[in-house]
Amino acid sequence: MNKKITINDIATLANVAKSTVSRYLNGGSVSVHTRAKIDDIVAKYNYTPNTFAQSLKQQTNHTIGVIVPRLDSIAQSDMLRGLDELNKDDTFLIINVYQDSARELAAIEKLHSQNVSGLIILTANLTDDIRSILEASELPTVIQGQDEPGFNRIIMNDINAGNVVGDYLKTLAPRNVLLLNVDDRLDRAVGHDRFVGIKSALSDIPHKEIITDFNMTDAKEAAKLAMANETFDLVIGATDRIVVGAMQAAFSLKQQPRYIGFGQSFFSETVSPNLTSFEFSYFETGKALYRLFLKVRDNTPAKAQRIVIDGHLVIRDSTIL
Amino acid sequence: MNKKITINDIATLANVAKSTVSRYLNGGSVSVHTRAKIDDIVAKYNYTPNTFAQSLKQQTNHTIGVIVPRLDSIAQSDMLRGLDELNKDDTFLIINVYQDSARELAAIEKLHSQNVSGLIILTANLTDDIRSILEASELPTVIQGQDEPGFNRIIMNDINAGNVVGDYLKTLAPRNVLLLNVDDRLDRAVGHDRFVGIKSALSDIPHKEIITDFNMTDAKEAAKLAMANETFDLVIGATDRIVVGAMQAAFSLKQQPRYIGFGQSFFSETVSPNLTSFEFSYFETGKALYRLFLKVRDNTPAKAQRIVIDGHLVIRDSTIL
DNA sequence: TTGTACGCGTTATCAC
DNA sequence: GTGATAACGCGTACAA
Repeated sequence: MNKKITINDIATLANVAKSTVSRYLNGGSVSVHTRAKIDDIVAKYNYTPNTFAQSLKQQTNHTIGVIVPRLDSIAQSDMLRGLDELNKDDTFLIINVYQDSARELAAIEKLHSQNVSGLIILTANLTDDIRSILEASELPTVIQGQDEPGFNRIIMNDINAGNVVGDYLKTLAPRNVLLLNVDDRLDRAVGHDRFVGIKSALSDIPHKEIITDFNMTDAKEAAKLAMANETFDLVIGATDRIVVGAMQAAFSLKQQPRYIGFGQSFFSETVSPNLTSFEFSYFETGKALYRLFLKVRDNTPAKAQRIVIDGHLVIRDSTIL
Repeated sequence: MNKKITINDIATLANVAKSTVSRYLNGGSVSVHTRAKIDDIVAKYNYTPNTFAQSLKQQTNHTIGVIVPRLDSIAQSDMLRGLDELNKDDTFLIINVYQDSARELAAIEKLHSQNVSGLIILTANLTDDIRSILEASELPTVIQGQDEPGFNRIIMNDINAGNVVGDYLKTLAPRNVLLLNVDDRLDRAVGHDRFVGIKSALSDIPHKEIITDFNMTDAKEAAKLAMANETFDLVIGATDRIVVGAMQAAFSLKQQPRYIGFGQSFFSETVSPNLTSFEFSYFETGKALYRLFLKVRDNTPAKAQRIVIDGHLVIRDSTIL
C-alpha cells in the first residue's frame, strides 16, 4: 500500500505526459511501447486513482444514499441485500434514521451536501418537510413502501395481501377474531390497505379491532388487555412483530388461538408454533429498487414510475394445529 | 437546491476575493462589513462546500469504513447504533460482507481505494489475507470480537460469561445437559472461551456436546438428532440463535427442557418461553468501538489497544418454569 | 484585513 | 499517438 502513487508519478517514471497516462487508463489509444511501460509501473506500484479528484472533475461520484428506518429488521436488510446483489459500480451510503423523521430530514441534507448521485429511501414515511426538500432537489430518487404520487416508487401489494388473507381466514371458520392493526395515518399501506380484504371477509364473523403500533412490547400489552376480557380463536396482526407480541400475551394468559401475520418472514420460523404469514420477498424488492433507480438516473423518465410487488401466503403451524 | 454555488460565485457576488470567502468559512478574520455581505449570500443561495474538493485538498475525508458480517442481527445493528450515538463529524460507510471472507477482502480494498480515513471491523474473523492487507495499510483500524494480537480490538469477556453460566447451571441441578457448540477453529471466542466455565461446572453432571454452526436450521437438525435418542432437561447453546433452533426441535419432539443462551438479546423475548441468556450490551460495545477508534486515529498509540466488555446473565422463563 | 497565485489529482481540449 | 494546458472547487502561503 505505501504512499499513494498518482498519475503524475507514473508519467514521470514512464517519461511520458500525464495526459498520455490518463488516456491509457481510460482506454484511449496508446502505442504498444508506452502501454507496456505504463503497464509495468501500474502493476509495480499498485496504482489506484484518487476518487476525490475524479469526482471533483466529473462532478459526480458513484455514491447512492440509502435511507433506512431501522437496521434490526429482516425486511430492511433483505432489501439492502437485494440492492447489493445487482450493484456493480455504485457505493451505497447507508444511513439509519431510527424511524425518526427529524433524523431522516437531516440525513437527506447531509447526503445532499456530500454530493451523492441519488437517493433510495426504504419504507418511506414522508413528512411535508421531507417531501418538499426531495421535490426541490434534482437528485434521482426512488422510494419504497408508500404510494406517494409524484415519486418514483415501489410499493407492496397490500390490497391483494388482505384479500388473500381474507379468503383464507374464511376457510378457518373462526368464531371470534382479534385484529391488531396500526394507525392508518401513520402507515396507510399497512393500516388501511392491508385490512380492506380482511374486514370484508369478516363482515359476518364476530371480531374486534385494536389499534397498536409497530413495537412488540406495546402490541403485547394491547393484546393482553383485549384477551383478558374475551376469548379469541384467531389473531391477525398487521405485522409479524405485532403477532409475536400477541403470542406472548396469549402465552402468559394460557390461551392458544391461531395466528396470521404479515411480512417479515424472519419471525415466522423462530417462534413456536411457526407462524402463518403473508410474505413479500424483500430481497426481490431490493433488486427491483436498484433497477428502478438505474432507470430513473440514466433515462430520467418524464413521469413518476410506480411498481407493485406481489407476495404470497405461507401456511404454517400457527393455523393448522 | 438548484445548481450548486461555489466559493468563487460567492466571491464574485460579494466583490471580494475567494480567499476571503474561504477565510470567512473557516473562521478566519474578516471585516464586519464583508462578513455581513457574505452572510447574506450564503444564506440566500444555501451554500454548501464541495466535499470532493475539500477532500482532495486535505487529502483526507471524514469517512470511516465499517465492515459488518451481516445486517440481520441485533448484535450488529446495536453496535452500529452505538457508533452512530457518539458520532458527530464522521460518515460511516457500512459494507455488509455476508460472512464471506472473499467479500470482506474486496470490501477492504474498495474502502482503501476510496480513501476512507479509517476502518472499523465488526465481529472480525480475520483470514491471513485480510490480516496482512490490514497490517500493510496505515489506516487507523479497530476490530471487534476476536482477540487478535497486534490489532486494536474490543472483545467480549466470554471466559467470564462461561463461568457465570457455569455457576448458575449448578443451581438448576440438571440431570442431563445438551451443549450445542460451534467449531472453535471458526470462532475461538465463542467455541472455546465461552464453554470453559460451563464444562468445568459439568464435570460430574452427565452431558453431551454437539458441534453445529451459527445457522438456526442446522442447529435445529443437530438438536433433533441428539434429542431423539436421549432426553435432556437442560440445553445450552453457543448463541441464542442456536438455542432457538433447539427449541424448534424440542417442540416438534414434544419435549420441554430448560434453555440457556448467549448474546443476542433479541431472540430472548420473542420466543416462548422467553429465554434465559447471558447478554452483552452491543450498543455499549459500539460506543466503545467508536471511542477507541478516535483514540487510535488521533493519538496513534504505540501499542495495540485491547478492551474487554463484560456482560451479565438475565434469567427468564426458560429456566424457571 | 484583503487579494494573488498556486497546488491537490484527474480529465478534456487541442495543437503537434 | 502524444503532450502541453486549462479546468473542477477549495485552501493557503505570501504579498500587499
